[in-house]
Amino acid sequence: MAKIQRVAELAGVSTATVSRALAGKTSVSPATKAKVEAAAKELGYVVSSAASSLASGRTRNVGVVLPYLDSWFFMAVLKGAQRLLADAGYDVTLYHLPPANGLEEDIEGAQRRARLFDEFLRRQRCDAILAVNLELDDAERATLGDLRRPLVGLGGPLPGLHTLSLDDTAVARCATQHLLDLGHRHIAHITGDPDFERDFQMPATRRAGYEASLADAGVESDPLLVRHANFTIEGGYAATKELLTDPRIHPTAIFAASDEMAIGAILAARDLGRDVAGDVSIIGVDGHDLAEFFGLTTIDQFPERQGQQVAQLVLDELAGDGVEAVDEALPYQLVARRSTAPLRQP
Amino acid sequence: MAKIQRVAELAGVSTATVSRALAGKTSVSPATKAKVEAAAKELGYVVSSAASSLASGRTRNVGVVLPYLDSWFFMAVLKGAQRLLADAGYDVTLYHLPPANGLEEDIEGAQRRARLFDEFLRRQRCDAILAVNLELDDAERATLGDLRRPLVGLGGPLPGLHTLSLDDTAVARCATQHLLDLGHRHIAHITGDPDFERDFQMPATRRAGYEASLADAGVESDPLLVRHANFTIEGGYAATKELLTDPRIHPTAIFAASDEMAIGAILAARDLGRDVAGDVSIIGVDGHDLAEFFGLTTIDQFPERQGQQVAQLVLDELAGDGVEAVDEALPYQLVARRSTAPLRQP
DNA sequence: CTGAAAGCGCTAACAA
DNA sequence: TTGTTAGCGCTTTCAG
Repeated sequence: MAKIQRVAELAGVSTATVSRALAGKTSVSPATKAKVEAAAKELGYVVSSAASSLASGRTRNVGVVLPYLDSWFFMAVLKGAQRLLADAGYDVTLYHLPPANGLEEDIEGAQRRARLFDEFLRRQRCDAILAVNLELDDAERATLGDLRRPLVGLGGPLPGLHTLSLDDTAVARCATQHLLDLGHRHIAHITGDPDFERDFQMPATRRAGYEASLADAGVESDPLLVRHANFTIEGGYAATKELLTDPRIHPTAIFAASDEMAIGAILAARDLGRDVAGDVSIIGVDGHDLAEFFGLTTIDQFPERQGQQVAQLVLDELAGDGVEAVDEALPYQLVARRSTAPLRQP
Repeated sequence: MAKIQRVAELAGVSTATVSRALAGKTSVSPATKAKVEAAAKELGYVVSSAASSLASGRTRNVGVVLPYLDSWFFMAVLKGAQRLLADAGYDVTLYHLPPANGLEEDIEGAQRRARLFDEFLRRQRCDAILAVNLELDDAERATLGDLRRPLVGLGGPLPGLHTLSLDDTAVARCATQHLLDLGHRHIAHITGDPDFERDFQMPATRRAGYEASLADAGVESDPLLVRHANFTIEGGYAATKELLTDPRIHPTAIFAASDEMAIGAILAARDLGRDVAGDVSIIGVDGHDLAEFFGLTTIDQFPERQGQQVAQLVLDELAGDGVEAVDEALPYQLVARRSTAPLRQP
């Protein structure tokens, strides 16, 4: 662990010059810069992050806050973000913040959450925070504001921070319209679990888009066609079994609010002996790795690219291109595969 | 961002005492400690990680190096490790190190890898490194040694570091024996892709366990019964379609080296109209979240618990319980479900 | 048990 | 363009 002093001696310059040369500052002559770089390389010198941070106030580290570490979607986002940040020389420190479930019993979860805001995020280890699908209460919002660091969000809008988000209403409309265009009128919807996502807007927004789209098409909506699941394959499977066996309803198409639930729906339909697409069309949202494998029609939201985009936003803000707090819309795209087909005429 | 000086003033003590009190050192009177804590709380004081690190040499941060960010298994490990470390007050900095694929073309990947070892891991941001399924060349090994920090591995053995690993031979024997015990004699195996995992021992080890188990039972092994896939559902699906349609062989059971491949196998068998368990028994390895859903018999290796265990090992080493570099065996357990059954008598 | 003071290794004014 | 110097905020001897 050579220090800057030794590099300076070897290069025959002052430590200040070494610091400047290695930081890529302009005010160093090419010759000096080369000498310094050679010396640093020879000694295997790498700047100490703690010393550099303390002196400069910059850490070269970005905190990424995620609600789930075991979900395909968030890992895709993380992968995209981490790669872009690493290429820019930033480390990524990972914080796991499960959504507050509001249960009295979950004191451990509440303590972890409080500690994240009171301690971990406040010890100035990060130059910026990248928060994915964060839901904040007022105190938490205040804490983050006190940090006086760039805060960027994916999946917002979050008041006061610059966010990138998907227009969930439009996405749901797009999915529903695809089914309507195929002639379906009895369209079911699998959404989130209201008990588990009290402050999480996305499921409700997608459901609203679904209902608005039906209304626009003059199709009456039926509460029996809407089922709740928990964004997992198992959840989608169970909900679909209910939908397809309830004698009161006869859905010919299902719009699931996520690809994992849609995959569960495909498996349930198969298990019931229904022909996917032939008997029941199924569409999801996300652009899951397995969508192609299951022939699943989906609204792709390019999660890994979202991670890259939001990481780029972080870098922009750190570079001082201080954009004001706005909410930008992310792209999405219908990808039609084998799980949806025109309504079979009776 | 109050500093220690203000806390000292408010508490009426010196900064040294504040530091000691907040670090939980013994040599502080209870009364003083209470005063300091009250002052810190009132001011919302949190120690600056950079200043503390520089002065003490400890960062309260652990680096976790993972080969894949989009695989269920590694995320389960990460989740377990991150939770334990966070509860101990440590931040987790995430490094993504895809396995070296040895392709000449992949210069970007090689550069990222080199930069991780030459720059990211050397700037002293971490008190310890936790490496999962790492394969190192000699230079990389030397770099890590130079760090003079605890290095702990999951999935080894890695020469020179303390590792926790699964006995892959025993696991494969256990899976194969389960099928043998059920009366199966034509047992196929789905393993990794040799081109893609040149230095990755696990698939070959599991295959060796499979073959040893067959040999012990006096069952002749047939190269046609071994297929290569890439540890994904799609890969397991394709391999199984081959296995079940090749007229030269008639497997009645399949041992897949991972649950994801085993799930692909189940789906392939279904698509071919075969009855899982009835016509073909299928067993995997991992203990995947979805194993229960698919009724998959598996050798559970408790990945999330592995993450916790290896994190605990890191904490032990940081606490100075410097165990020497050894390789400890991790527990595993056969979980029998609906995907395996006794051989149907012809 | 507590305080004074000397750094930890680097960066950023300010001078030259 | 380069060197000098004064910190960055904290921890840790060493005294007391």
